[in-house]
Amino acid sequence: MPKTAEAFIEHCRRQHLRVTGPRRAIANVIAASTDHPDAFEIFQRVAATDPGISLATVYRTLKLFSQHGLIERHSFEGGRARVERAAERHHDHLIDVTTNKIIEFRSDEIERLQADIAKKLGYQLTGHRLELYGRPIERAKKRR
Amino acid sequence: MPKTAEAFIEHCRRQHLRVTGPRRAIANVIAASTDHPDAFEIFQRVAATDPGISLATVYRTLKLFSQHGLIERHSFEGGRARVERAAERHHDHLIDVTTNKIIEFRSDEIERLQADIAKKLGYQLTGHRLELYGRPIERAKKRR
DNA sequence: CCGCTATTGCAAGTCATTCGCAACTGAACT
DNA sequence: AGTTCAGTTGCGAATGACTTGCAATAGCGG
Repeated sequence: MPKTAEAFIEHCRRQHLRVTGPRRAIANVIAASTDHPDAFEIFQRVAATDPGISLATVYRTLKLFSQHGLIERHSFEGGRARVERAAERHHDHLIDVTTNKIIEFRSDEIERLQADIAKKLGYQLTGHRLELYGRPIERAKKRR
Repeated sequence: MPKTAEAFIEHCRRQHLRVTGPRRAIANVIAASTDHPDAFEIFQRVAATDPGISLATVYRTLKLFSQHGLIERHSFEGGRARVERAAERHHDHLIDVTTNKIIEFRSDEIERLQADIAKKLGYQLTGHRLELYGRPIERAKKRR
């Protein structure tokens, strides 16, 4: 279902952006990742195959991909910005505060409420940010 | 309705925190502000009266007040963290993207939905962040 | 295969925020 | 009022995430 590395380079070609080694490598890493890596993690994963890569290029390429709508950047609390392939369907995130794992979810009802609230205040929504932070409900409680 | 500067220094006294000039000054500025200033703005406002203040002290004091629940820090998109007196009632923010003005709002329905979603995913909410970004709906449209 | 410009790597630069440290000062105790 | 001393402050340096200047390199259209 998600964007493949080919989709990334295809897009570059169509937009007269050069298809370079670093861009291929970064596209591959992003396409292959199922998590939400940050720039440094992407840098490391790329470096495993292509040791010549520089972190600056990763940042530049992420910005490029992001500007072209190929990926999304999220700045969660305290830390570096994380990245994910552009979503087919919009969703928000729940962050497990115990593990930092990110769970995606969506709620049409919340989306609708947000637009309603904005309109009621005299605004047209141009974007929003919704993050939930929580800890797993432990069914079998450990002794403390 | 909101916290007065006295409330800040009262709290310090009760917690065996020294009531110093800078703390008084910063408390005054925060208590007097109706907007959501960032550390540098607070620094400037304090400096108007107390030119000896240092930005580092503003940061340290804001962190202190925040840890003691006297103020809240919000990191909106792109820029410095902004601060407001601790709210009697929780609320979220809508940012006017044309002016950067911040409008507060609250929606019990959204709050409830957030908790529901978290629970459904097996999580207990510990916090959340909801920001709406929008532009004013122009009733009388200007020519373009 | 050429040439031109986009792209890269490296190092240096930003920007918000934090820290080390010596000087200072509230607040408790004579 | 004076002494004490740990909590505080100011200053400049450090940090961390990202960005940028610049010279070298390399896609890609011809």
